[in-house]
Amino acid sequence: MADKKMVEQVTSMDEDFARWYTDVVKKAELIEYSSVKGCLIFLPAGYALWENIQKLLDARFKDTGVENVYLPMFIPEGLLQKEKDHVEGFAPEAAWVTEGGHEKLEERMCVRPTSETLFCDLYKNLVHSYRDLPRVYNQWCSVVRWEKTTRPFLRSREFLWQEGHTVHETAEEAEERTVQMLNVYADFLKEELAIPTIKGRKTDKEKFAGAIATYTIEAMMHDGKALQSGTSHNFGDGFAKAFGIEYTGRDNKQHNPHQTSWGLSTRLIGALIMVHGDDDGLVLPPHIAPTQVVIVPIQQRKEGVLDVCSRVAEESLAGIRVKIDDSDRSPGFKFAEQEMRGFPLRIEIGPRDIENGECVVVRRDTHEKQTVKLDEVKSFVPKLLETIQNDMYERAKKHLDSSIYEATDYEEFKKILDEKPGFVRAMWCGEQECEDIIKADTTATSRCMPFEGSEPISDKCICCGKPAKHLVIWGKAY
RNA sequence: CGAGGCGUGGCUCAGUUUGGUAGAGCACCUGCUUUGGGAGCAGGGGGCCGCAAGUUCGAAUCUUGUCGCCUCGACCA
Repeated sequence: MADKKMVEQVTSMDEDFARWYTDVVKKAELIEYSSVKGCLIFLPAGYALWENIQKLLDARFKDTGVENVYLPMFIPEGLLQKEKDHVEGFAPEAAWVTEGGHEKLEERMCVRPTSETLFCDLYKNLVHSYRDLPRVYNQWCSVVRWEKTTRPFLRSREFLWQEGHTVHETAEEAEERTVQMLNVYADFLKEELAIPTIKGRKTDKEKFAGAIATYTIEAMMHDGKALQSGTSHNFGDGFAKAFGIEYTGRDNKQHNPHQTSWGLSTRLIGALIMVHGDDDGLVLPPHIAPTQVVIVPIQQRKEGVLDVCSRVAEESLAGIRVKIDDSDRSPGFKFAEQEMRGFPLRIEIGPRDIENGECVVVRRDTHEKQTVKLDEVKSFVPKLLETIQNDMYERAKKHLDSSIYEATDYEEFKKILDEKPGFVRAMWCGEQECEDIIKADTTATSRCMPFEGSEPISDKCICCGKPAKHLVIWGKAY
């Protein structure tokens, strides 16, 4: 018996976090490897997560005036070349189409790694007057980046995302939108995914190719590593100048508009897994879980059992995403499988319960079991789902807060990064050279200069000892 | 792209040293009995041993080439 269980159980987190991750991804049936290297197949359970992310995030976008569009997936080389930093940033991982049918193309085309250039080309045609501004467009699509090493959800050669691209009359408006969308992301992660993040600005080394400023939300995985979970960029008027986007202003003079872009990808599913998961598998926050409650009938062939189950599902749990598992597996098997899949709540209903007018409700996040009267399920379950959602956030927040350290001495800084999983707050002079040295010494990178809690903790750079300019959060990243 | 490791039914692997016509557990299918933490019994199906060339009477096993995957680094959402 014990042996049998061993075969199917996932590697424990503490033993090997990376393997635990791939085990969960596979066993929860989120993805399947495809015969295309570095590209994944999203199975129903995995795709449903993305659909829910899309649905909830898209609604938040629309609340801020975002409109969805769709642009081509091919970018002619000439168009890509227009912004120097941008091309240099993406050239190493571009995939090219060089032939159409049997004929070689006059100009090869890149499969979009991101669509700044196409949006600029579009805005050049759409924007002529200050009255044409702002434009606040977003596209849901997939992009391709020819990555050398890939990991499910975290890094694949093709991935799904959304990319928002906006044009504004003034620099202030662009900055405002950049910050606004970062906040949309942070709130979305907090309220729907129960993932706390740190908001901040990227250093020049880490910022987006072609941006004047990149803002980020950084999340911490269970193993203390960082995952950049969403970014928002302010482009200033650099792209507009490179692409010749001009409008006639209120002053009857020609101006370049100011632009932003912001994106969030399926990598977020990786964050969900690594923030909330445990040794029994996936743990999904109720808001995003495709199935929120699963009902397990006990002795389901006994008359009346399945009837009560359907009644609970249809009447007591109307409006909740609920499933009855009436497959002919043993209850124990179902329990284990559903835990692997991360369903937030399980309700067990058997003859014994029916006789007592009760059922057993089990939380996925804490494994806590409680007996609930059948006629109270209707009010009890929605409340419990909210409790789980909140508890999951609080647990993740506690983990984040308790895994952030401070250092004012370089030896101590290196020691913490070497010995403790998590982030380190330390001062920085502003020179990329110090970032490079720190990376070489510790493999950690600057995650961001946080918006909150940025008060200096020393006046010297942690690395070179010269006058410090910024407080930086450092950490090892995915 | 550098350094290591690995390719044998769906999965985890044994068999490779010493060539002799492919095996286990789990999963799957059928039937009966079961059902409150991965059920039991009986029967059954499934493998060009990653691919290609070579050596040989004979290759999962030896040789060469090739493709792919995993882990760790460098690069990146």
